[in-house]
Amino acid sequence: MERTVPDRPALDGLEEKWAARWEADGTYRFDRSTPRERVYAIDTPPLTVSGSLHVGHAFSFTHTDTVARYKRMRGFSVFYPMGWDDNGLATERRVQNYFGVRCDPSLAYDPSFEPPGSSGEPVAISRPNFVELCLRLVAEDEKAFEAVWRRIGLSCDWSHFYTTIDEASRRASQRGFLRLLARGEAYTAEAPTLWDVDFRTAVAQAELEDRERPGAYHRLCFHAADGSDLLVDTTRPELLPACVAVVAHPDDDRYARLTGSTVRTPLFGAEVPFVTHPLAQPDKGTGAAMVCTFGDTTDVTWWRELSLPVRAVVGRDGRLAPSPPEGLAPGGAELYRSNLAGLTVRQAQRRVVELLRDSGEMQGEPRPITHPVKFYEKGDHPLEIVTSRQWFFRTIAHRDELLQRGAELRWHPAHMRSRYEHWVEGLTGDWLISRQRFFGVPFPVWYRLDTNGRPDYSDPLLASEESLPVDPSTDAPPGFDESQRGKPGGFAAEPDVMDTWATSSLTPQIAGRWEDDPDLFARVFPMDLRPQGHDIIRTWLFATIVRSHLEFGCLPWRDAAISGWILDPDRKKMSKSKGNVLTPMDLLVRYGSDAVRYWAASARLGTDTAFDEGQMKIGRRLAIKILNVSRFVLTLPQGDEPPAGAGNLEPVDASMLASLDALVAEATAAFEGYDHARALERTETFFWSFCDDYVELVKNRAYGALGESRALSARLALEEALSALLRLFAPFLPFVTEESWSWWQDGSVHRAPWPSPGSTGGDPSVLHAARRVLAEIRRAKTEAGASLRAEVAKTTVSGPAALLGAVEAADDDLRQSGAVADLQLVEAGGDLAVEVVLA
RNA sequence: ACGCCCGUAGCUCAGUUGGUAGAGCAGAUGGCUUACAACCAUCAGGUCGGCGGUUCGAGUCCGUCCGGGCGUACCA
Repeated sequence: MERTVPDRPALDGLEEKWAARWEADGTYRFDRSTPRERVYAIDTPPLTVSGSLHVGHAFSFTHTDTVARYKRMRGFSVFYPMGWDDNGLATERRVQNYFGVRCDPSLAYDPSFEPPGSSGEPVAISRPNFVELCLRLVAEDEKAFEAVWRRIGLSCDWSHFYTTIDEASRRASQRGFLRLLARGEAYTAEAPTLWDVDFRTAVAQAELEDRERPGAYHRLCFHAADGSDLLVDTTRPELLPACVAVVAHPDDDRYARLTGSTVRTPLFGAEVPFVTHPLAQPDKGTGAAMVCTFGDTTDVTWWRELSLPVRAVVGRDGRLAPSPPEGLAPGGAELYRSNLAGLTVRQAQRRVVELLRDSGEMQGEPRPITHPVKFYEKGDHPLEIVTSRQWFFRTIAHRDELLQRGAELRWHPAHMRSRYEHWVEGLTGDWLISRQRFFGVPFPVWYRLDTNGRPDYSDPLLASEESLPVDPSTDAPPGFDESQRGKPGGFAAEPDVMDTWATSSLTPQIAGRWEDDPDLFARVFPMDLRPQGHDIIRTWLFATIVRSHLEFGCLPWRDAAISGWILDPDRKKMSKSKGNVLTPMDLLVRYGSDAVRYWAASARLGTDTAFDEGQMKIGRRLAIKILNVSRFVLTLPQGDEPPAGAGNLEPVDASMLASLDALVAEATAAFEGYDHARALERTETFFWSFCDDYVELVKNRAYGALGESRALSARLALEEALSALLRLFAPFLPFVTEESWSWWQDGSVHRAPWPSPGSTGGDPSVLHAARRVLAEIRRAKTEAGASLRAEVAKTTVSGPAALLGAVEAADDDLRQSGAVADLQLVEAGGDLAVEVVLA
């Protein structure tokens, strides 16, 4: 092949040039005729399209890309789709702010609606209008994401692109739901549920987070039947009207006399049973606790296990219900109506405290504390517990099987398995999948309405699999027509949508086109790799295992590669207010994509990593060095002789190639163990030594200073090493390696075979010894303040025979590179010693 | 409270079954050397968080404590 090497190679413009070429050539296209055993399938994380990309995204996706590129060079057909997770609350919230709207499902669709913009009071719009806006905004965001992914050189196959709201995803999600429902693994139930009062939706255990909040113990006086006071500490006095019992530990002698009796609540005068339960802790507060429906999850346990009634007071809007619950004394009910109805929880707490002070039923003042409170991770107010009808997937019944799946999975790094195990062991209930929201995959479910127009939830009407995806709010169920919607004897749609995890848990099924394309699915599922961050082990990873286990009885993938987080240089979260946030695109433009990838790939899996522009500068330097050394190797004067066989290589050249073989073996083993950072680090170390020592050593010979035959050996070795190094670097620095490869090779380096160790029979100790001597010569010159080109009158190397033999094998190269007039070898005991006399 | 990870040079980190502490950056000094001044060479930086133990020998293995991060649980 004709060589075309630019005079002044540079990084500028490589990204645009090669991204376009790869797209045009289909370099990364998945070959779906490949048999399963030659396919390597990756279950890509569909990023939440929230409108802003973070460097952390570029970080973890680069890790995955290095593996994809490695496997491709190993001859696998790599199935590397790309997707966006656009459905769900993140998008809804962004749409509300961006367009100045809010969704009101009771409104009718307005085909001519145009959003008002973000200023002013939000405009209420119909659900179909709202979904349209979601899709519009998501499309804009996705364009920006794709531009970054292309710029950073992700080798995904854009023809296998999906979003979690697209038609195929909705079909897969609804199909998966119907299959689990048919098998009894999905069910609907009315139950106390953790509830976000701002978003007005149920939330799942996986979406909780604890936050330390100020609170206060209030010591309340309940009244026992014998006229004595019973003191109870609570942090939530506003729930007093919801009190259904007082509980103490069965072994707590202080309260033994009360067990089985009733006590009367302060202010509201409800008669509630005094009960015992082992969860009550004698050392907390007074040892007696009030049970409310519902103040926390322990209340739910007590309520269920002690068969207590429900006296709900907090509504779905986070305010106290307009009417008092059953069971209050008449005066108490009136007190509730005139003082508490309609108040927020905070307002109600203040009012109840005032009332308690007035009635003398609070002992002392509230004692401030801070305590952990459960929040929805995206929410601003503490979660309440309200009773509502929800949909669930069964997980508790499968806990042991799910633990077993976690044990089968190969985790990288291995210790991430314990996070999964802790999560599964700590599950407290089945997986809650329904959300009272708008932009999500709807349940393919309707309910019959009885003659009074009331829905029958016990026997839902289901869509057929052939009809999927359906929207029950606009499609009629089988056997009905639209005119019967909402009419007695007709039907009503299930109003909820599925949580986004209920769909994204199917990414292997979605990307593999489960049931839509059985041939493809059989070639890619179960997949090989799940790459993701450690923060979503309890959500995405867990959920995907649940779905695969319940549907197929197997793991969805064999390996999980868990990336760490990106930290600010000062170990803190980056913040926009500090003005130090750089978008990935800024960095890609400033340092070049290969440089940013170098920084990302330098970090091992599972390790949180400091954002470090210094590393990007080093990566940029490495990329430039690759261009320059390529230019050197490829523009050496070409002789006339035909290529000699490997047996004719000079010992120094064979020695270098032997070390290269060891490097190839090491880098390969590192990649096989999902340790991309080690593969990069070893390759980089070898590369710099190759440039600084080997190239300097043989440079003059390669130019022909010792004759054409010996020059040829150097050139062959240099080219072989360059070829291997470009391929070893290709997974990390795809642009600069492709550029250099294109100067002298056909096809893409990313389709070239991964290097395999040759059999040059070289002795690594030759180059090793020569480097030591060369270093001593350099030191002597530097210490004399002389140029490295300065002449050396005499160099004497002394040492044991074996080492001297190695030096002798490189003696002409040492004379040339060191400008040494006289090189003497003297056998002696001990280690190698070098004496240098400058001219 | 329990579990997991981390603590090595000023900074970022290597250190694979125990065998004389490594690299890059930053710093100092010198050099325009026909691939590369966006370059090169040389130098100087460390009681490997503390204490104890096993061993001929511990950054590495065991125990314990301290500091940091995360996870799970608890939430009256």
